[in-house]
Amino acid sequence: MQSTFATNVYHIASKIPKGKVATYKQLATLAGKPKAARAVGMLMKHNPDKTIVPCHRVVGSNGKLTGYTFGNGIQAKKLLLKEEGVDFTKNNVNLTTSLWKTN
DNA sequence: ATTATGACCCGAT
DNA sequence: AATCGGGCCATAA
Repeated sequence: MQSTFATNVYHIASKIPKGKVATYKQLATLAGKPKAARAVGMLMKHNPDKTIVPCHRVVGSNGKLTGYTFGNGIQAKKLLLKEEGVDFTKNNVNLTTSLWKTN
């Protein structure tokens, strides 16, 4: 069992729809800690299960791909998102069109 | 229990 | 536009 924050973050991350991406800042904010973007990234790295936590759908607030410890790292992440229909701009995600909007 | 680190973000230069 | 530094959080060792 994990802390409430971690549980919240994982739960939220698991809700990210296919073809969309969320920023660490966004997850942190939704989890209740707008300043914990960093911690969110760490949680993603130590994510309990990739099947329920699509950490590849989480990018930097500027749409920049960061981290990813599986496969070829950033490369694999980029390809995955692209396959899911996320609009890409070079090595960055087009947040204007593919940012996950909660509501 | 304490220290150090990291898949971050923002403002300033 | 690019680079530098500082700040905040939770987790791992």
